[in-house]
Order: sequence, then structure tokens, then C-alpha cells
Amino acid sequence: MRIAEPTVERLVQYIRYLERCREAGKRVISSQEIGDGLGIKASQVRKDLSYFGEIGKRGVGYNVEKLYGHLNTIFAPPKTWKIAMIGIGNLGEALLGYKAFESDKFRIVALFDIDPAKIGRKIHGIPCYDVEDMPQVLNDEGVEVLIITTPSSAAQDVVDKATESVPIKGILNFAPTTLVVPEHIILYNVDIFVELEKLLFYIKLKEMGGNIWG
Amino acid sequence: MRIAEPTVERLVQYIRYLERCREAGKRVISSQEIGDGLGIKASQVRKDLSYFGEIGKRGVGYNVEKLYGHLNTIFAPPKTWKIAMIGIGNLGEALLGYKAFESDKFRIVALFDIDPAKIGRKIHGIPCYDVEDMPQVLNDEGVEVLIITTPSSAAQDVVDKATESVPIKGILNFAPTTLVVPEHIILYNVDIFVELEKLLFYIKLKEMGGNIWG
DNA sequence: GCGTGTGAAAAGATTCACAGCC
DNA sequence: GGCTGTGAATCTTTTCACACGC
Repeated sequence: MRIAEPTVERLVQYIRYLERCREAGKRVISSQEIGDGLGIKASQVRKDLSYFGEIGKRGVGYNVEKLYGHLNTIFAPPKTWKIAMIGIGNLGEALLGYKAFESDKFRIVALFDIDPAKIGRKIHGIPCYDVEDMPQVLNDEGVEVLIITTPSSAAQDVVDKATESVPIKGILNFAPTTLVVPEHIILYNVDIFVELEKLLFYIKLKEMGGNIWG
Repeated sequence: MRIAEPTVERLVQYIRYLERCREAGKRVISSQEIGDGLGIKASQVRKDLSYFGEIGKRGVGYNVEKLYGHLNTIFAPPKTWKIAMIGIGNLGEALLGYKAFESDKFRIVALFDIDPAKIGRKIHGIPCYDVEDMPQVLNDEGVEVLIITTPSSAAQDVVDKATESVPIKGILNFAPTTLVVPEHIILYNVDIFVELEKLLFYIKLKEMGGNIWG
């Protein structure tokens, strides 16, 4: 089955929202309530959920526990993914200590940097290696997913180096640059710079009454 | 004029790419080259750029300097935006030291936290205030944009508190939760959790040969 | 010949509206 | 009566294909 990317994005939000409902002791929820809580139209919620069969009850709503479990099954990994993080600066370290990065879906098994002060040490309990040794370590550890937190200038290089010798499946890129990767690798970007620029652009556009040229 | 959101996202990337071409001494560039460098179709590049009038030369391409200047004008703010950051934990501090956050488009004028060890001090040269004093300080400083880097549990509360008493125009949210804000406020999310989940989901889907149920 | 600019076609995503079940 | 599930309609975004200027 094909599931559109915007749908997947919302499904993740539904899981997160249901988690909260569950903890709050809610047993049943309607598409309207979910939508209101996430700023999404009720009809959109229903369509998204309908892709996985009839999971709600007409006239009643969705059983919170059942829906939560259902969605979690969909997102359950076939195994614990092994991830490596490349570039352990401020941002990388902040992410390692970040609770949104704690999950039983994956384990960060290796860090890489060029700073001799970091190489050979453990950071947040994870060993940090020299970027030079990357292909070797990635292969030994069976890493399939990369998190890129290097400066922009280094990002494309390390990705090229890693992907040419290791069967990497996906990359999450935090470097504020656009990476070009082989077709078979799935790439997602968390681009702080772009998001901020978009925000400021639309604020400007609104102030200008829709006229870009001021 | 109306410019679609995906277009704005690409325009920001074009600026960044042209900056690099410019530094590399490139004078003229084609839509094909831009597209290849960013993983975008040439026809898409041309359509995006055509919204702003005929800026290229047929049979030749685009003048790098001219196109760069043109796009920069479009994104130039009417004034330097004043931004406040709320929640100065690992992620917030990392962002403050991050070079993608250095721009002449805005200035971060105030930080907020609940930690007494941080309140009253300067962090990266910016004064940190008590969250309790937020409405007051935001008004005094004329802040129009918020960056939310609090834990998820606090994010909606601080946003509600800030937006009810101050004319906030936009919010960039890093908390891994979905915020609901008044209609007139522009909200962008940088949701690490969602991006990672999407990536892992699509890797799984590929491994399963497109069959979610494994 | 080469590469832009652009209307028209295709593809993709959201919203509507209502039948069907509780 | 209330709320889901879903085909059909609408709206949005991308891609095509070719006329036009260098």
C-alpha cells in the first residue's frame, strides 16, 4: 500500500496525541477531538485513519487504546535500527541529551568527529571515533542510518564517504545545506535555517499586505 | 501575489546555493545546474523563478549575481526582527551558538527560563529573564517572533501566556509537540521526533517491500 | 542550438457530503 | 442523533512540451 508523506507526518502526530490522551485516562475519542487538538480537519483525520481499515465505531468514535496500539504497530520497526551520528558539536551533543531522541526503535552506536579531544572518548556513553575510520566502523557495527550534525561545509563529503562503502538506508540531515544522495537512500532534512527564513518571509509578506516588493 | 509554500522553501535553497556559486566565482548558471545541485527538476526551478518576472536570458541562463541579489531582495526584511527564545536548555543553548542562527535579518533580544541559575544572567551575550516576566519584557522589547525550545509539556502554556498579551506575529517551535495558536500567528515547526519517525517508517516500508503489516 | 518562460496537462492532497452503522 | 468511512469534487503542486529570444 502507498501512504502519502503528509499522511505519515500526521500519523506520527496522532500517536503522540493519543499517548497523552491515554495517560489522561481517555477511553474514546472522535476525529473531531483529535483534529481540534492538532489543528487538523476532522475529515482529514478520518481519511488518514481509514487507510488501515475500519478501526473506529460509527456513532461512537475511536477506542483510544486500540487506535494507539494500531498506529504503533504500523510504526514498529522490524528490528532496532543502528544509528551513527557524524559531527559532535553543540547541536550534536544537545541532540544526544535530548529526550525526543530516546526511543526503543533505534540505538545510537557510534559517534564521529575530527576533533582529537573527542576521538577515543565516550560521549553520553557512546564511543566517538575518527571520521577517517568511518567506513570501517559503520560496517563493523552494521549501521544503517546516519544523523548528520557536521557543519554544512563537511556534510556532503562525509555523506559521500559513508555511502560509497556502506549499505546506508537513510539519513537525517541537520546541516543547513541540501545534500545530494544516491537514489536508494532516504533523506530527511531538519533545516533550521530554511524554517526560520520561511517564517520571516511570510511575516514580511503579511505586513506588506501580500506585496513582496514593499 | 500568492507564492506557494513549497516554492518559498525552494527559493531559500536557491539563495543558499547561489551564495556558494558566487563565492566559487561562477557568473552564469542554468536551471538545470541549479536543479542538479539541489535535487530539483529544472522545470521546477524555472517555474519558481518565473514568478518574479523574466530574470534569466533565453539560450544563456541566469546571471548568478543578479539572481542572487533579486532573491535576496524578496527575502529582505522591512526591519530587523526582534526575537525571543523561551527555554534555554541544551537545545536552546546549542542553537544560540549555531551559525545558521546568525543573520542580519533578526536579533535575539531576550531569553526566558524557569531555572534561577540562568535568570538574571547573560547567555551568549543575551539577558535571560524569568518566564513569569515574559509578557512585560516582550512588550518592552517589542518582540514579534518567538522561538520555543522548552520541553513539550511547557510549550503550549508559554505560548498561550505570551500570545494573549503581546502582538506576536510568528513562532518557530522546536518542542516535539503540536502547538495550537491563534489564526493570525504564523507557526513553523522543527520537529526532530517527527522527521526521525518518518525516516524510520519509510526505511521499514522499503524493507517490507511496501507491505506495512510485515 | 541552447535554455528560459509559460500555458496546459497530470499528479497529488485536501475537503466535501452523504451513506451506513452504532 | 452522532460519528465513521469513503467516493467524488476541489484545490494545490509538479511536470510536460513547446514557443520564443539569445
